[in-house]
Amino acid sequence: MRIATWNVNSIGARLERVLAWLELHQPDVLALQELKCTDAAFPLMEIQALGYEVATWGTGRWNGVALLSKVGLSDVTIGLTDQPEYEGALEPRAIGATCNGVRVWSVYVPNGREPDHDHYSYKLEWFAALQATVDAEMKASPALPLAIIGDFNVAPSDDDVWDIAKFENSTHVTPAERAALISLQSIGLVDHLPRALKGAPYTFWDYRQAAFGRGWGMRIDLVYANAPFEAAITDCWIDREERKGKGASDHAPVVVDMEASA
DNA sequence: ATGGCTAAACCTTTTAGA
Repeated sequence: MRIATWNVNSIGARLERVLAWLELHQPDVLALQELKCTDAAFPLMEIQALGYEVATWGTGRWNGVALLSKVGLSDVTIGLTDQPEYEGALEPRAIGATCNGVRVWSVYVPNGREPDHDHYSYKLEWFAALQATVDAEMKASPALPLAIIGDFNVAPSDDDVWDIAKFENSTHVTPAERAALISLQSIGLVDHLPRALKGAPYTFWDYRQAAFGRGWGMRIDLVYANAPFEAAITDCWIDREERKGKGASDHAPVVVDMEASA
């Protein structure tokens, strides 16, 4: 079974690449982030034509998450329990479903913008809601393989950015953000490190300043797995190739290969 | 061999991304 996550930075702009990637790598489950479209505008027919069931939560210009599966898609959960709002709106940043006996959450954690910004405190509150939601699920079904996959918008360690000196007074590397990840680990989740096919294990390279060509990347798209999920993993890798060329997302897919489950 | 932003909407500027 192959499960992948990919922040596509607009499913509309990325559709041809996504379809080609699905055909090439044949994931059983794909978690998407930053759809940047409404549920009604999601290219459902094109994805279904490749054999996938689809669950989406998108409200328009910003955010948006989805789960695609060709091994079943049940118990779909839209959003987190007691998910915090931002400026009065419940943003589409988390969707969960059970696929072939595996619980998968596709998440797009708030960016935070600046450490003293309201968006930053929102980010930390959002992490707390994510943890509470998943903790309750794991307590209800301890043997069920579960993983949170997606764009966490936090680099877990200094080694997960190309130059930590460039991140003074910026989000993604602050102690409080990293503490949110450590807290997720405290409830039984493991940050499963992907194998870097080439170079550093980054998953994001900014569009600006030719960041990709310079190797200015970050590992912020993460796989947080519980023990049953972790035990089934046989490989985990970053498809850096997908970041290349015209029309790429600024994030690369992260792929998890695992033993087939029930 | 990878390339100096990109995308969507409030659309000729603004907002957000990280």
